[in-house]
Amino acid sequence: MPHTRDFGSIRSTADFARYVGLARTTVSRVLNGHPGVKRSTIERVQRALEQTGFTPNAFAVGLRGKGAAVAGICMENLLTPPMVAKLALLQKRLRARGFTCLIEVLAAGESRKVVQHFQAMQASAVIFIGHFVPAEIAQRVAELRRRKIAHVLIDQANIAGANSVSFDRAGAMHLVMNHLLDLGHRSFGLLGMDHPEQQTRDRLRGITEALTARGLDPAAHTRSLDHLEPRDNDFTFGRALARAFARLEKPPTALVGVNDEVAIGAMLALEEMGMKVPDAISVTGFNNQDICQMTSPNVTSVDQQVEATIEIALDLLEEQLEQISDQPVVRMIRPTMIARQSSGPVPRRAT
Amino acid sequence: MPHTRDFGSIRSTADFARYVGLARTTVSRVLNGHPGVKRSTIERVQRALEQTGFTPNAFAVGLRGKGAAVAGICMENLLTPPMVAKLALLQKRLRARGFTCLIEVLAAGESRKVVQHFQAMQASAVIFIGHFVPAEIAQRVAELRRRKIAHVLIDQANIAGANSVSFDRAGAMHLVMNHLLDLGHRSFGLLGMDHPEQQTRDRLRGITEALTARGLDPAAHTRSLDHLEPRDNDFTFGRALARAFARLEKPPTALVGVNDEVAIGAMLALEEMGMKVPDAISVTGFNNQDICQMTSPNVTSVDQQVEATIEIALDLLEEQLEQISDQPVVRMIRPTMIARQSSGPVPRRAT
DNA sequence: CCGCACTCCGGACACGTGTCTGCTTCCTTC
DNA sequence: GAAGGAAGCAGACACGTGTCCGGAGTGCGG
Repeated sequence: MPHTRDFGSIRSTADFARYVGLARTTVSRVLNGHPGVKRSTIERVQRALEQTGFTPNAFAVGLRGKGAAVAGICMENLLTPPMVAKLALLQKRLRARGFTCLIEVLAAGESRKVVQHFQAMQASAVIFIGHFVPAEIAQRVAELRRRKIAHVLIDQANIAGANSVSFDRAGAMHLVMNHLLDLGHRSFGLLGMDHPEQQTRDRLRGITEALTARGLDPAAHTRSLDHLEPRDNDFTFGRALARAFARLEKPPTALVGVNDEVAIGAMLALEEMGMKVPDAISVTGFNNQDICQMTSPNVTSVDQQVEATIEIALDLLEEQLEQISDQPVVRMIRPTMIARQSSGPVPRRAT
Repeated sequence: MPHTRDFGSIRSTADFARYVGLARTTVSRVLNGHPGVKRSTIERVQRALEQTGFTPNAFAVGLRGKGAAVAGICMENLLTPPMVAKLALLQKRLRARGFTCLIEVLAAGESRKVVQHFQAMQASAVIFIGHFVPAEIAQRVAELRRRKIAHVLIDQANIAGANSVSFDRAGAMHLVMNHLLDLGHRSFGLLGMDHPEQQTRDRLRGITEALTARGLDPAAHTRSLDHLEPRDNDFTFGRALARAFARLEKPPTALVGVNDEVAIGAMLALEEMGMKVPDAISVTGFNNQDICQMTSPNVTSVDQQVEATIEIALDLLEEQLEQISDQPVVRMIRPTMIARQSSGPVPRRAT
């Protein structure tokens, strides 16, 4: 009895076949669903499979070339909810399509090693989620192209030769600015928009475009105090910026946040200083995270459309798996704005 | 020139060796750092390695038994920040120790398939993070023991035979209750504590223990309205519960939340109804997520000690990798409470 | 010129699997 | 009892790698 429970010694189909009392080839036929095996034999194998929990060595199967398809996922980080949501959804969908996912969180400079690891695991697709060092990522893309491995960049456009699907951040800021302009606002404080990262610059471009489209000079109607405050935690950063804006002689009537965290930090600071949102001043966020609904007032924000993004990324991958194209494919996701309580009409007293 | 760039045809060390102009065995020596190779030859190989980006097939290496160690991580979900934080930290630490991590998010009933996959990948350790169906997880643990694969359960104790490290939720509620009792509170509304999951029952046990330790009858001093409201989104759930409590003839003076979301939902509902927190009523959360600091007033909560948890889990794994023990190891993490603005002295008018 | 150390080559094996082929065994059917 | 088909067996090969081994080539010192 104790000995029959020691299944640790079964380390190969040969061992397992011995245990069942069949030839290795016959067991292999059953495992791979080949015809020409008696029903009773199939059941015998399956029973033994159930008892021992034996599983063929994935390395040997993969070596033979018949293994499960592998996809590598590179993450910038796991710090923000939208980031995690994209990962979770992507992994779920890929698994449904028979992919095994390798997930790695990268620091700058590690991409080469990680992609080589994916390559060693015979990955047929590599997905990058988030923003990486452009020169580095461009090189990875070039390498993947040379090796004819499918790739998609999520949330990072403007990489030469890369297939990408990314959110139209400039267009999103058009929506936010038009919303605020329609409410009568003309002076805007920008929270965290002064950052060299491409994703932020896209937002800033959207802001200036929206203003000039209405004949307003961005320089005259916007103001940024980012350089005056340290940015370690976005929440406290927004808090400090809002304080600084409120202390100005002529504070802006609307604060436009680069993300939800700075917006919420700003709202709290304003409330502490006795300035009602949105009666005295409006605030907008970006990303439409769950917290936007958990504050009082809740936060006007922009939805990233995670599901649509992932679906399109999967389409791109599928196309490449069929036939790889030299022409990079770039897709943009159309943004949606959710107007909530934190944005309201411009107060009377202001211009 | 175009031909020299087609490195896609190099699919094995043999191909690569041909490209460099060396024997396969010599290249292999270089790749594995063996002695007896001239410095100039080593450099030649490394240059070619740089150019082509060639990497040995991980399946073949793994088949030979010399591959990187593999660890499988089973996640309950990726929905809450503490959950993601644990995953991120664990993966980072494991990678530093030379492990390749396989990460899977499980639905109920999938554990068998996933663990078999890990086994097929020759995983030497499997980590479960979160709460799973007890009977199912117990069976997985038993199987892993039989196969002499190391395992650790994070956040789920009380599984027979399992090694686990989990947060002392009962002890955490002692801290919260003593904090509120010291502030003079005697009537408590429980938010979301009426749930069959073990993690929640532990919390509830802590509450009743803390009360009886002070000679108070839990039945007389606590009240739950969970059964009256649907629970889909914790935030709106907390909101609805707080409304219901506030409408009672004698509302409790403190609301004790099962997590931060319900606490924050409750706080917003109270504010909407004109009840100041904590002047009119106190509210506490659980998990100490970042949002706790992003609300006004910010939220008294309990810290899960993610880092300590992960470090201990790694210790447990390391012990098992050296020598596997029949005796299950169970570790508890001592909780810490962070008192913030949402909890204050009991109002005068109340008993 | 010989011997020796140092490099490198080419061949061989093992790892565990899927699959092909030829062969044996057994059962069914007439 | 013979024919024939179905089922299973045994052997072989390939996949790509790490490693061991004997042998060949080169350069150096004596």
